[in-house]
Amino acid sequence: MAKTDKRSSAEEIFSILRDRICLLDYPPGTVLREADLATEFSVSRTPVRAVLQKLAHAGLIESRDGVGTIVTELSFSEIRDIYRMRLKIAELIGQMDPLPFSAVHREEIEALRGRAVELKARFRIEMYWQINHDLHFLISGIIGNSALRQMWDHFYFQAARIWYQHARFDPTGVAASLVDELDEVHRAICEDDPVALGYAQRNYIAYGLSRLQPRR
Amino acid sequence: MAKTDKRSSAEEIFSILRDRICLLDYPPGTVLREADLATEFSVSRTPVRAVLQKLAHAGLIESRDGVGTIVTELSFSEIRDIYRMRLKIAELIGQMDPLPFSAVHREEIEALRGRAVELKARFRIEMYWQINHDLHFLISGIIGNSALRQMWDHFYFQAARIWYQHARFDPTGVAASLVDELDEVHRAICEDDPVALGYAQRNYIAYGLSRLQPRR
DNA sequence: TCACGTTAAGCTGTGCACAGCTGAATATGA
DNA sequence: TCATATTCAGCTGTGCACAGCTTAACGTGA
Repeated sequence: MAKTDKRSSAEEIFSILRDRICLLDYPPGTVLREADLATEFSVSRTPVRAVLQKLAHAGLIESRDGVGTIVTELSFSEIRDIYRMRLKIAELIGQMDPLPFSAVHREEIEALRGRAVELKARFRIEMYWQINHDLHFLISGIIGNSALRQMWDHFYFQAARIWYQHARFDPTGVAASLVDELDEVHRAICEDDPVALGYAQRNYIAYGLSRLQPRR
Repeated sequence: MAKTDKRSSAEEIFSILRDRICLLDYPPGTVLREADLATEFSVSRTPVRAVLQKLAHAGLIESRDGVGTIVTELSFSEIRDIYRMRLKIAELIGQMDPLPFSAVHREEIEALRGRAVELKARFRIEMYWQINHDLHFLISGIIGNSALRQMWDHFYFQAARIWYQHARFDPTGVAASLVDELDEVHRAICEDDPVALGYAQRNYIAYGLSRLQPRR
């Protein structure tokens, strides 16, 4: 949290804070102080507040007057609800006017697979995050229905924290699963079968759901 | 837009502005001036800005630096995308752990039906809005999956403007359709069949979709 | 007359000081 | 010792002045 002299734009600050929450640098319950964040990013509290309101809308934080701004603590039933919705949304990806695949898509998946194999050899949580991130936005870019794409992005960031928690317990397992997932996505793209792509996503979300356990 | 002396809370201001956009008091393209709104609600620009940011997240307005805050102009393809998503979401209402019906639900629907019949005799756009509003939140309260409910609410407010535009062209048609819809909802509740409730909603959204025409 | 550079008005974005709320530590009485 | 009242530190919410951006009107020269 070193103070950087360079001013950051609102969009940059948003991405940084969002990633910190998703990567559990700010675990649920963490209190974020607007003044501290303002100092860190060399801006006043005003733009920081705007970013925090955006994060609140994304369901990642919650502001309470006189208390502080707190990273959301999701209950087990809320997490399960989010996962079940993601299952349904994934099924729609291939059905709701998907955009055509291109050679670029195939090449990018192959590149991601290379990185995932590397991850299997030496696991780094940041790299796992980055590959998942790139894969997500690649698929997001294929979704033709703008409303569906909006939802797909929304719930991705809500769910991200959950499986990162799991990734810390079983890094080799999630790395291997990621390679498998990329292989299935690759096949769907080679076969030019967007429905298969959506169902592949559905399945890997289901695997994540099956690993969920009520905590505490 | 008379200036009221009483200070309004942020939540009140949000509801009021949201309703004005949905009811087309602020048609798409309208420029909202933060200073004017601040005067109207007897607050400073700061809380007004917070509300406008929330509306921007809801997809109803768009702020552009140096220009103004403009009510969103949805393209035909965006409208169609939203409707198609609502179709799919409606189908899920009865499938994703709906909450049990109660006698209160049935009575409220019967009350709404009475108001809808009254509306058929004398159409008032505000009354049409209020009945739809009440019906929406009644159904929203039956949705057991919190993520699904969140989406149902989100797209309801995005789509509202569209059919209000249509309601101005065919008031008697939409009033009659509303009574029919309430009858179907009533039957689903009497039969204790949440799946039927979801499909009834799906169908009436589909009727709305079929009436959509590319404009201009 | 027209093209283009300049200017000015008006908007949102930002910084900062202060009001108001909350929760916990502290003081006070029995 | 304990229950209760009170104070206070620290947070978010609000108000306001100013910076920075955008656009349209205006002026100027060819």
